[in-house]
Amino acid sequence: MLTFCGLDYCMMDGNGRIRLNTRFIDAFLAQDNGAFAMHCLPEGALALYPESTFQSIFRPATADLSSVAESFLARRMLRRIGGRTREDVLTRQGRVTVPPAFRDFAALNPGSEICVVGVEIGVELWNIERYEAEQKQIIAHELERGRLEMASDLNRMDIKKGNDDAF
Amino acid sequence: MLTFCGLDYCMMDGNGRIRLNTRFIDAFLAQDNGAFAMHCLPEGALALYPESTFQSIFRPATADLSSVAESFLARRMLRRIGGRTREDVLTRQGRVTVPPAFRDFAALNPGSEICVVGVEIGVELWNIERYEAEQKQIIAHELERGRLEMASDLNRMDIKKGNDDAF
DNA sequence: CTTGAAAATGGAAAAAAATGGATTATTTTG
DNA sequence: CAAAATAATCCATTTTTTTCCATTTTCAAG
Repeated sequence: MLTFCGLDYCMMDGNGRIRLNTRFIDAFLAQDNGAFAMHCLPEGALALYPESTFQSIFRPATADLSSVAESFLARRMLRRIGGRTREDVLTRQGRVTVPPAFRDFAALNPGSEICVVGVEIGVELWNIERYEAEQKQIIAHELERGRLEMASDLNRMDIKKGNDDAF
Repeated sequence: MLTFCGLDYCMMDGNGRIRLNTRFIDAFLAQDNGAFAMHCLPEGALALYPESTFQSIFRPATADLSSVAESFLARRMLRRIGGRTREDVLTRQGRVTVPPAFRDFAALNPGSEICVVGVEIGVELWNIERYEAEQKQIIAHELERGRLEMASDLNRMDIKKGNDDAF
């Protein structure tokens, strides 16, 4: 079942808030009573996952704390998750406030339109131009993949022919 | 659950003080009644850990006193931790004063904006430019990882061809 | 010691921002 | 076309943030 799916545009109000559409609100309420984690993705967008989904995705990767004192890597790990994630709960009206630092990160400007993309396990908030660029990359990748697949198919014929020649 | 999470900007006043946001204040108060250790990280930022967290992370390293007499390394360890750490308690208004030597260390200039980064077990105070550089490094690493992953996906198509060759 | 200047501290008032609700506008549905 | 549902805007209230000021402390010079 596709819990979070579809794509829609919505307005971010002057205070950096958005209101999710009813399908998404219901999905969040159904899973963790509206508790979710907002996480900055390296792609430059914000992911919203239900609390429990976030835990199962990101928790196993947590470094063990004994190394924090002497390990750059361990600290960076904590920084990566902690500094780029916030937990919150949907308001009664299904609104989500994006904190200023995260707005900057994802280029989500108050008073402008943004993209809300269903990604099966949650939703992503995108700056529209960025989403279009991302979309283009996805398509380019698919096309390249298809091209290679066809080439590989032809190649198989060649090899079969080679084998036939041998007998 | 992420105790210390999120990223925000705040002003350091003319006397080198900052006021933490309410979430962080509550987290510090909850853990050790606001007692914390401020420690200079080699990354060039200041870490604020609740008293007890600091103890459990940094004490074990120097707990072995028997080695102090003859160990250069052990003494250097003590010096490193001791000289770069100060313990303090949040004021009633949730303010933290950064001592001048530590301000210099972390390039936190009185009267300017700084970053407060939640790192799960505590918070870090960063000079904004430094944090952006750090952030960029983390993101660049992740993006490169993503790029390789996508390339490997395309490569799989090529490998199919390679397998065919084998037969 | 005593005194004066500078810095640090704590508190409070003013300004700014965030929050939640309700109203209005828009879209969808029957 | 009307009713319902959804989305966006506005506004009052609360909370947070910042600035300012009075008091205390520290340090140095007389």
